[in-house]
Amino acid sequence: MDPILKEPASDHIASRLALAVHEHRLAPGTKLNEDEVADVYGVSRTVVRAALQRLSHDGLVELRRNRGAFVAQPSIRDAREVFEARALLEPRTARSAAERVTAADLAALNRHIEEEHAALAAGEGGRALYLSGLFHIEIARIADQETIAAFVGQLIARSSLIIALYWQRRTALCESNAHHALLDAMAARDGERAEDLMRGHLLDLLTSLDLRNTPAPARSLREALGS
Amino acid sequence: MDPILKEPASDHIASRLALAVHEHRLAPGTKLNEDEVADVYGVSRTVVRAALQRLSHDGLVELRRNRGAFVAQPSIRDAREVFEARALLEPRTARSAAERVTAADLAALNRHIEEEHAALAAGEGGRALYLSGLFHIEIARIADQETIAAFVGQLIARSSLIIALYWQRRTALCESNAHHALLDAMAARDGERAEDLMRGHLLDLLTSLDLRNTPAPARSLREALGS
DNA sequence: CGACACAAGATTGTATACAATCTCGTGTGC
DNA sequence: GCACACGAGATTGTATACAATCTTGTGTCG
Repeated sequence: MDPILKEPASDHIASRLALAVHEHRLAPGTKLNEDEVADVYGVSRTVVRAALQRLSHDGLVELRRNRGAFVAQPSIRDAREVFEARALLEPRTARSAAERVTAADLAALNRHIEEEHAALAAGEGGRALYLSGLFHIEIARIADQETIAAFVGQLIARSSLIIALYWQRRTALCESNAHHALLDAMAARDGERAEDLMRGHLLDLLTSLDLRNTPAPARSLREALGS
Repeated sequence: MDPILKEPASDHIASRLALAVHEHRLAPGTKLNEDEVADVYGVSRTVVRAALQRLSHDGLVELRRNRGAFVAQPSIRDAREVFEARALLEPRTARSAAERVTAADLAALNRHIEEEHAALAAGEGGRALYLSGLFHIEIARIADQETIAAFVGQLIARSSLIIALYWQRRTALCESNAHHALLDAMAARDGERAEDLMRGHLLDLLTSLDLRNTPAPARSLREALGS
């Protein structure tokens, strides 16, 4: 892919796999056979193992000793925990971001939202979801908090899995509006409004999930599909 | 070490190295040669690499392509970011913990504080610091938030490095008192007080650091000492 | 005398081979 | 007919070997 800019190789594969999960091309519970993945990407098991280990640390993959790697299946409890963490981190960070956002940042966020719209319009729901996650990470970056941005990144990744498992289709395109409102608040440098909007946005997301009694979808079937 | 309870091997080494960093036996900037570490623990480079990769993800180790692994040297900026993240996560979590703490939890925390005192009295400052970090993680666990506990764990690890780099010796044993006050608030199920105490505790920690103009300590010298 | 170029040594990145463990189908006994 | 035990196949865990890259010391040129 990038023959000139040498990239860490295992990171490349980790990104590819992560993207597949984000775009819901890899379903939760899918088994990730090392030989298979190695063959697909034309590398050895060594780098695949490194990539899987990294994804495991991000919560995207569950590693079971002598059993292999599976795309994680967050439990209802996990889902609540993830959104609890996001509720602690993101609203305040959105406030900071609004207080120090630059014109260039605003332009970038604007482009981002447009891409999101385009993907949604093109029926690429998976890609739209992925971009929607990136939006949240961008905000943490604008707040100049790389550490928090990294955490938000992990939480977004798990949120993607959670949405794949527990999303109830009722409400369709809540994202775009919420993100647009956030952008407005940031453009006005209104930190307090940005914080409130983010809090509400996360709450909307959480309540749009069906976390009552979902027994994790049949694994074996999904495994069969995945292989 | 544990011949009966089979543990993941690379995790074991990661823990050993992490402990060494926590207890300030491995100084920031120290180079971690793969062959050397492999020889010390009597395993192959394969598991050492896995361990180093994990530690890198936790922010304890910096991995530079074709250069090797070094114990991380958080910058002043990193230090501020870490404490910013802790300020967002820990106070609210302390409140939750206080609201749902059980008698068994309180007893465990009490024992923990006693160990901390004992280590401090025995002149084992490193171990005391390590236990002090564990205390914070325990609180997140009591709040029943494994996800947040994992984040706090990463932040504690980096905090240990930050303290090693930027701690100014003025104030000596602030920890014990602060933790004791927190325990009291939790025993009284006073969530609001626990939250305030934690916020103050973190602020104390941050202000006890000298984050003005420290140019990261000479790396080359430490490398020489480390090898 | 200083600076640059080059080569030998050392270190990391990757692939392959072997060992340990698990899965699952088959067979036997009850 | 059902349950349990066993073994072949498959998969992961670990070690070793080789390739690519960097470091460092030496030598030569300006």
